[in-house]
Amino acid sequence: MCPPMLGEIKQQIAQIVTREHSAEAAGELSFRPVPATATGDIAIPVFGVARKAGIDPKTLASSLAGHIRALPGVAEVLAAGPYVNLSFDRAVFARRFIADVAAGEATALKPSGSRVLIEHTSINPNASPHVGRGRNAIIGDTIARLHRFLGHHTEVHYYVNDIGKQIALLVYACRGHEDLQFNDLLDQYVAISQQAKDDPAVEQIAFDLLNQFEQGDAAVRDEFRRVVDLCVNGQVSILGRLGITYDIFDRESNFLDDPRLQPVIEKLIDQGALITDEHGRQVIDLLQLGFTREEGRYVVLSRANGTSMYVARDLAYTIHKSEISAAANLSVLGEDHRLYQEQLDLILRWCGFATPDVIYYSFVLLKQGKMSTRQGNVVLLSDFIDLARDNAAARIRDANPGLSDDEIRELADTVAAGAVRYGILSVSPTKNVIFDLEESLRFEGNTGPYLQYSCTRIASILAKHGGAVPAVPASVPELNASEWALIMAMTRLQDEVRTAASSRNPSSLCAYGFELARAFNRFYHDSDVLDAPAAERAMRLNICAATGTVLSACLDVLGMQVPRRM
RNA sequence: GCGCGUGUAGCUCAGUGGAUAGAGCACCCGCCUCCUAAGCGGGGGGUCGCAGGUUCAACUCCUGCCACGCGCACCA
Repeated sequence: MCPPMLGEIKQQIAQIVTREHSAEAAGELSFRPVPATATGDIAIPVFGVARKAGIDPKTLASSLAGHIRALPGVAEVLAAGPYVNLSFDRAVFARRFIADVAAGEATALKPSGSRVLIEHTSINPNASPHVGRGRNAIIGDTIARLHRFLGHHTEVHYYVNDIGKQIALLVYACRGHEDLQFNDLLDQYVAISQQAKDDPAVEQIAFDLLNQFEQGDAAVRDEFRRVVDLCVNGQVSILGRLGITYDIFDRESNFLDDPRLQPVIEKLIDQGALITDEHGRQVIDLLQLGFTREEGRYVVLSRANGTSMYVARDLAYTIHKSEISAAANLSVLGEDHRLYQEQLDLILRWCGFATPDVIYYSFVLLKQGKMSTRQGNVVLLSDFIDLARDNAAARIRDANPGLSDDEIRELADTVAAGAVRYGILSVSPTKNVIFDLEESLRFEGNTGPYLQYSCTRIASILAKHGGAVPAVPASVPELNASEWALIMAMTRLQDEVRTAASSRNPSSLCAYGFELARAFNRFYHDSDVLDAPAAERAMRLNICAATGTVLSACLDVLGMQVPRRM
């Protein structure tokens, strides 16, 4: 739940409602921030409770306020119409919260024992990824981090599409270029795709290669493997610059002729849903499984030439994932996969298998329109990171004249990664985004570097202080508005992570991180730390240390690192 | 055509049925002899795509329309 102090008070309020009304009424309790027009630290709208209790909301609010007033740690309670607004005893609350943070109670949760499986990225191994592909990886990696924060054992899978027509074409294109580097592959891929479009003979070569692969030709398999590995290693190393990592790489070719597909095929045949058409293709007719539309009714399992389609392997792979997953089975897919996934889900559910919960994300568009690899109007993720790094390096050099080039480069990498991740994460996945390079390279205001900058300010104060942070004074000095607002902001981290995880949308956590950093910067502006009188100085050093802990935990969940200096 | 997604300030975006819809950027005005100005404070700027409906209460839920995006059998 929330940090202990806050959690205890909420729990006691729930007990009061249960005692005075019913457990059912207590279930309607909710807590929200108090709007700027009212005073207090937490607001309780009582509409739901009042409905269950059969009492007028205003009457309920004032009676509830009377009971809450007696709770320890609560300083003031006001019934404002149908709302109850309460204020905490700041000194008691602050002392307790700071102790909780130091004990690790306000940041990452203890192991839950649940297991979470998430598949993300899974880009075709054909070229350097553009920023749209990066969106998948960044969202997936962050959702994995959200679950790890919540204490779940989280396993990240990357499905490597190492077989298929596109890959066969690329393998063919790479023949005779044994010294090919990762960065050359994009050009090769674009060229061969065009050739295959113009010349059926080229396409036929790809199909022949596929056939040989599926028949188990060892030399062909080695050839595919070399090209695919070159690709995947290149892609993963670019994604690694953003702190993205994977636990397991599942190769699509391992799911060729998977025996687990047999029962599915048999069930489909029994249902009359699997037909072999006049061209010799194996086609599933989803209408036989309850599908209601004409569009997307048919799913082709294998080509007339006998080679299997992606969906055949994917059915087996999805069955595999459902067998090894426990509490949650997640996957991140582009919105163009929506119908495809609906088809897959229908088939598998009809056969009694669990299907993954999918997080869809929309495409990244350019001002000029869609990104298209073939037309060359793409922004490559690696180029984008490079620009962000150069931008950051220039500013770090200005602000820190004594640093070596190596140090600057390392710091700039951290800031660039933070800027890129935050820029993508702060927008809801379902939203189409228009990528504006200039806008994305901005480091002021609501951006990743703003959050990182706040951390370096904290680190700088603690470094100048030197040594251990003193104990919280026996008599806590009165807290000013920005000190208190900062402490209240800090208490929200765990709830914010939980919300982001359950909605599968990290953007709200970005907003929280920004609010927390802003609360710190207001505190920083309003209150001297090192030059303050002893008691205030001790208190503020503790507030700084706690903010450092909470804010960096938040950044960690977002996959951002804290630079030592900026 | 059918299905799914998205329309909130000039621009980019938050907003989980509840109090007067919020940020950032841009624009205007202030603040560095002071712990990092990638900062802080203030100002102007909104028929929440349009029209109905449900509700004590709708940006939020429902219906219709419009605009944009994505998809609709041998790509993955």
